[in-house]
Amino acid sequence: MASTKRARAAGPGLFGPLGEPEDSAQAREQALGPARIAHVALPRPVRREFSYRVPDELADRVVPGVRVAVDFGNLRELGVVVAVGETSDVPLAKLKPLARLLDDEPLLSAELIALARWIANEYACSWGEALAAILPAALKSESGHKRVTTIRLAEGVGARELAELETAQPKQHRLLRTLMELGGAIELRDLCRQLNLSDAPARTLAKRGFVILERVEAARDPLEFAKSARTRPERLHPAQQVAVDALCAPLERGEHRGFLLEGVTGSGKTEVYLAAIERALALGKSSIVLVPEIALTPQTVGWFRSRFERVAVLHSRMTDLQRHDMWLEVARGGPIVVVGARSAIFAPVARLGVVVVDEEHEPSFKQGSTPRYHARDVALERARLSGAVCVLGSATPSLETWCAAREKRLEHLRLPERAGNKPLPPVEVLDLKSERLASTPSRLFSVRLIDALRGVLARKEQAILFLNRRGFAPVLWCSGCKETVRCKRCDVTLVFHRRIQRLVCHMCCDELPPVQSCPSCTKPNLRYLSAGAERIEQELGEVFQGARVQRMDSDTMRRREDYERVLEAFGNGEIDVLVGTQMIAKGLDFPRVTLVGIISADSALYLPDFRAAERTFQLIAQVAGRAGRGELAGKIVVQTHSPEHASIVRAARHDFSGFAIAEAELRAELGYPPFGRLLRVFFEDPSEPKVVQAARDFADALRARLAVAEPASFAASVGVLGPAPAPISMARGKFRQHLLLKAPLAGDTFARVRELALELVDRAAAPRPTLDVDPVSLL
DNA sequence: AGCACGCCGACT
DNA sequence: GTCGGCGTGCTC
Repeated sequence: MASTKRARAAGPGLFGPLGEPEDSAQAREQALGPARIAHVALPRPVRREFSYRVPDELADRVVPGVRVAVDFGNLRELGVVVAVGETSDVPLAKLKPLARLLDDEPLLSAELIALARWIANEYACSWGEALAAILPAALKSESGHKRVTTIRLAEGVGARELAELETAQPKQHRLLRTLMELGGAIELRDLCRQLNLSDAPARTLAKRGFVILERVEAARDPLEFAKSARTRPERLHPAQQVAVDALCAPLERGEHRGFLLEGVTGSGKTEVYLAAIERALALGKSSIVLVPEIALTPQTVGWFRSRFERVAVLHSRMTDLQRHDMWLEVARGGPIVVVGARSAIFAPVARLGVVVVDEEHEPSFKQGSTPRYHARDVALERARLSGAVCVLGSATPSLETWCAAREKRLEHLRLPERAGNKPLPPVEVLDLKSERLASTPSRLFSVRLIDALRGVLARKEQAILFLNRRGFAPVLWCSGCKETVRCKRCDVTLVFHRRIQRLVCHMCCDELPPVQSCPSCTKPNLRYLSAGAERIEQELGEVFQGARVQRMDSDTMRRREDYERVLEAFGNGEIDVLVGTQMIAKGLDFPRVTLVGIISADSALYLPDFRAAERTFQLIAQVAGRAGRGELAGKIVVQTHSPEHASIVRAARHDFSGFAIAEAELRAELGYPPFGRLLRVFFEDPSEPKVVQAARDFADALRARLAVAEPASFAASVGVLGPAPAPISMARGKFRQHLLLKAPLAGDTFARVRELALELVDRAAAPRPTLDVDPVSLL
């Protein structure tokens, strides 16, 4: 130590105060042996690591996986040490020392670091961005625990104040209204994110004295490992037992294996997961269960909580501090079962036994912002890295997973029957073009659907009606000039929401007071066309006077308690008809539901997306699964304008394999996934000419590079589609262009294309594109 | 991503 | 003459 200090002190003394001279490193090396250099990943979109000198006093504690604070440019950054060595590409003299070590023990295991590296490489992002997705927010700042600002309504503020803001201050008005609906205090950051606002309107409201902002120490609720009564495992039926045995064999040998567990709703997939997880726990191993965020209900969680002692639930409503505590608890503790959405795949469990991805076909497993990872694919990779078993479960597997099973890259397990041998409910497809329609203003109810509902009500049973659209009327149309009322900043129509009397842009969340006359021709000829869940609810109430109708969508279910309350009421028979969006498509299990109506099965069918048919099939199958779950026979009614469409015909017959085989053929022909991989190059900018130029330049450069690439067969196998305006050509005031690259699965073609694209992105001038590997949404 | 640096328009 | 717009390039 003493000699070190001398060597250090000598530098500045001899060569002046401006940083360490070049040969002090040499002097040091003579005294101490080679310098230790930490390679640090920083949470920035620069796809390389930065090297820092390790101060001698930290030498033995700086190991991969510890967090460090460093001086970067002229600011302080928190990074993760990903490697320690003796060399760097950068001249030693340029290296700054690590500023501070934050962890005594590595916070990230070698396994999670390896996973971050895989994500960075696979999804074309920086190592630091991948690590940032893995770490909970509270572990990403140097100080850790921070204070948060909460907002609540001031005493005595009510309708009068709200009315005051009505016209002149739309943003403040919306904020205040939401706050009044919510009651109580909420974290300002959360509220602003929800409403897509900056905090400026809130601050103005505070100045006016309408709301109160308060800096508080973020509440640290104790983690509850809810003690609920343990339920005993059900007796497994033979197909379940076969599946469980197949999962447990590699599990016991500590071998990685991937499985597809295919089984319709109610076939008992959950029991299979539970049995495998139980076996893992008996072996001292932990498990991770991923479910779509929307399916992360008390009911789902209950299955795991009632079966296992230590269940950690990671949900989106947790505070940063709760996540932080949970993360450390999971990292330190013994075997545990982690249940959560997408990001739960990063739970720092030590010995991983089983990873379950339930409803693996759900698009929500793909993250929409950097790092744009697909949790299903990350799950497979994580399981591979830790020698764990990975089960992908679905009634309607994604074509990717289904093909992987067909090609034996995954083992295909099937649960053919519904538990208790109940037949799947019959599906009646009604053609909206030829059916007699009830005379409701929306023209979205066929007489036959109304009759079926009447029967349900008469028999005191229950019904679920599904429509994948929020609001009252999705289109406001001028019969004079045939124009629709659109958002000024986005390429979408404004949706009328009746209860709040606002036209809402579902893209940017902007709201306007309803207009009386057409904005483009100024004539008062506007008509509300079609319907969303709000209008369906209202029309049902009018057709069936006295029926108890409840709507369930993200407008009415702002808080978790609302959701639980409505489900409870529905379970108790206090509601006759539940009308809703996505929110009711999954997981609900109510025995008295004998009718499920899909108001329009076409909503996903005509999207400009090669997965439109797949999505439609999945949607119908999923919603249909809500009927006939008890003793009573159920029935499904699907209304559509395309009764001949393959996805609807097959879904009506509950014929997934038939659909998958036909769809696979179409995809193979076009080279679309899963027979090829896509890379989307996405550009956006407030200036249309600029964004068009940027996309064109990129495409030209790419084509030029492909033209000279060796071998010629490589370039020939790559498809370059575009550039073209994205289907939503403008959002939030930015014009959007994209380019779609298509490469065959075989060999390293895709990797080469990705590499080439990455290189061109680095060299591109603004606006620079973002890359989306294996995109799920092409809008 | 930040942030600094540098080069062209409208102001004291 | 300068303040300041944002286009370009770098960060160990």
